Amino acid sequence: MGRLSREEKKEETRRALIESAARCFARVGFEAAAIDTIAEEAGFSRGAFYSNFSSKDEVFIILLQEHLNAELTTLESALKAIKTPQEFVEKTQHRYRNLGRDTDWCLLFSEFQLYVMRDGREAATFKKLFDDYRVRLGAMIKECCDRIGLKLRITPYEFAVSQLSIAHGLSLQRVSNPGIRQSLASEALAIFAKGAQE
Amino acid sequence: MGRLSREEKKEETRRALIESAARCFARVGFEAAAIDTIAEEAGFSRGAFYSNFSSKDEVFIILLQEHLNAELTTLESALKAIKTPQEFVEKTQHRYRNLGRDTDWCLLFSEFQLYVMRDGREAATFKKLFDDYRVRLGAMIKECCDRIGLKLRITPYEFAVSQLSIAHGLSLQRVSNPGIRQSLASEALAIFAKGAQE
DNA sequence: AGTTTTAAATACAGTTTTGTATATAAATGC
DNA sequence: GCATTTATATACAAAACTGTATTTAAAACT
Repeated sequence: MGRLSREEKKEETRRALIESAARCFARVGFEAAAIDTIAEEAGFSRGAFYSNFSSKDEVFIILLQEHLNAELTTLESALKAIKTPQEFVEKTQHRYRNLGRDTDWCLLFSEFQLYVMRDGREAATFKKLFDDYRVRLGAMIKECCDRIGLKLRITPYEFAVSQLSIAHGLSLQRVSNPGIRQSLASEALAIFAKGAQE
Repeated sequence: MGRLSREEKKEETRRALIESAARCFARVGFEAAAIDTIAEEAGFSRGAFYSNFSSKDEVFIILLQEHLNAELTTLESALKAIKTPQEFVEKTQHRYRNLGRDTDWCLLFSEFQLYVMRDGREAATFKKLFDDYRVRLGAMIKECCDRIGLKLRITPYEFAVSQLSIAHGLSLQRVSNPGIRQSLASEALAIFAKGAQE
């Protein structure tokens, strides 16, 4: 008997496949990533893949969940540290700077929104996940605004949606013009945050 | 001899194909639109398509050019009517409201940015077209700001890029949640325009 | 140890799409 | 009116990928 039980081994390949998928997606995009490639780059065959997942979409959903949760956690602690409306602009800016920096992710995210809208395979799941995320983002922002006594001209949910739009939209544009400075993302977010205050 | 010369007829089918392509793209997206479908919905066969264009990308570029030029023309007249910084916010908002309303186009645009970045077939052409567009947008905005004595905290080019990001990004998000009100686009743009003034 | 179970590999069938090569039929030119 | 050109249609070959069915080999269990 080897060092690892059968179950542990399966979990290990599952993890390897997920991580390989993440790399492939980032490199060539979701739709273009072939299951064969994902499996082979993880050191397995397509058989291993189908034995662990039922489709590429399933893997993406898993990655999506992990990513969104990580983002929420980070943002939560960032918001907790905010004490004044002035800090709100600075910190949100700082927080979303990180979000905007993860270009691969922004692009993937955009791609999957389009994919899901047109194909619809995992559309329902995705919509729910994404909207839960936005709702939770909104709730956090609301809580923070209430605490520090900041009033916004749009709802916290809408504020969150707008911030995401700016971050994702700019990532997309930097694809066709890398000359657009990276720091524009955080500056644009700050401008927006400032403009949104009553 | 028929009513139309051979040349005229060719031009006619060319136009029919372009328009059919526009409809197909809007309906199923650029990549998912099969050349067969485009041709058949125009009442022709794949032969007619390849006799008029060398690839789907070529047709898209044609559509892109037409669309971008139309947008620039509309914006130009909108900007000309602006006399005061206060009007700037209102009118830009109004102008981009139309841009944001054309959801199909926003989605297509986003999709093509991703497509071009990954595949690269017409990448160079696309990048040039799109950046010329942004540059011209920027120039118009600069001219307007100078005229009415408005000072922005970012360059006009960056202002244009940001506005596009908001419009496109929100369209994308409305895909996964149609509950996001349409009017948020123009409101977000106004908030941004306000925040961008020194 | 021998039998059963199962994770993973391999082989296979089917689909979709593209681009080209060939064919057809109508328009043009002599 | 016949030959030529050419716009469009059709037929074909090739590639890429998916999902399933079958096989293999190693664990797990008795």
